Amino acid sequence: MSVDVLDATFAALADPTRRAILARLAEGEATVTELAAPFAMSQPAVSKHLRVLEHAGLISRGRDAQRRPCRLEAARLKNAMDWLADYRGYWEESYQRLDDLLGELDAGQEEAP
Amino acid sequence: MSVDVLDATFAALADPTRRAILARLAEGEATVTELAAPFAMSQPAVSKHLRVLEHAGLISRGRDAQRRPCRLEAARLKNAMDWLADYRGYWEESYQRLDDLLGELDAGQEEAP
DNA sequence: CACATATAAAACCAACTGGTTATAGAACCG
DNA sequence: CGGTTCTATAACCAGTTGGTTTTATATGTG
Repeated sequence: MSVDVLDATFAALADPTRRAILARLAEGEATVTELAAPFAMSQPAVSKHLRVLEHAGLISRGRDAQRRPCRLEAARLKNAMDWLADYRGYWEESYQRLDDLLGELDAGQEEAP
Repeated sequence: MSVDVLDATFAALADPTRRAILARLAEGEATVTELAAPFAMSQPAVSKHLRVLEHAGLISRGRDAQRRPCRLEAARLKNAMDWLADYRGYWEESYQRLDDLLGELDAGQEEAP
């Protein structure tokens, strides 16, 4: 996986407005005005966010008269997830260490009551 | 999960230097100079990256004389992964559509050879 | 104590980000 | 055609980012 793709993906996900847009698009296609409605910001601001998402390959856009319907493109999310999955062992290990500690405390109580 | 935590996590992951630092720390604790060695940048630059990672809760730092050993803190990576996992269905759906298509082609061959 | 090593902090800079307002372009409606 | 709707572009601004060099701080060593 190209470094720049992950860069763009994670950078795009680092903004709550953009994550909210993706969440909305998970429910189906939406136009720019539909996407902009929930936010207390101007339409051009939302268009900029959409451009970031499109550049990151997280959305694609069609054409329906004046409207440019956006749709979620989830493949890049999988790339990000795959990167994170390499670290799964490290947070599971934390639980394991906690388990071990609790196990030791338990054993201690049995041995020296 | 607080919005700002995900913001900081994804923003921290959006830089290749920082992802490389995390990858190095996955192999065990390391000092600042050890972490800085592979990179063609100054020590203060690496210290800044470490500050970003620490602020995002992705690393923690101990004290060993003049050294400040860094260790991976993977819990926040799990948070990011959990967010992404909500979209798993959307990229699997793409495979599903491909499967369906291949299935139809197959069925077509059987019905009309 | 003087010096070396490890790290952080400060000051600076260019580039980028996330927002704004105003304007332009494209497609429909009457 | 003229007006309305939807979206994009441009110009601007303040704040952040990622890097630099220089300097300071903290700790171990001879």
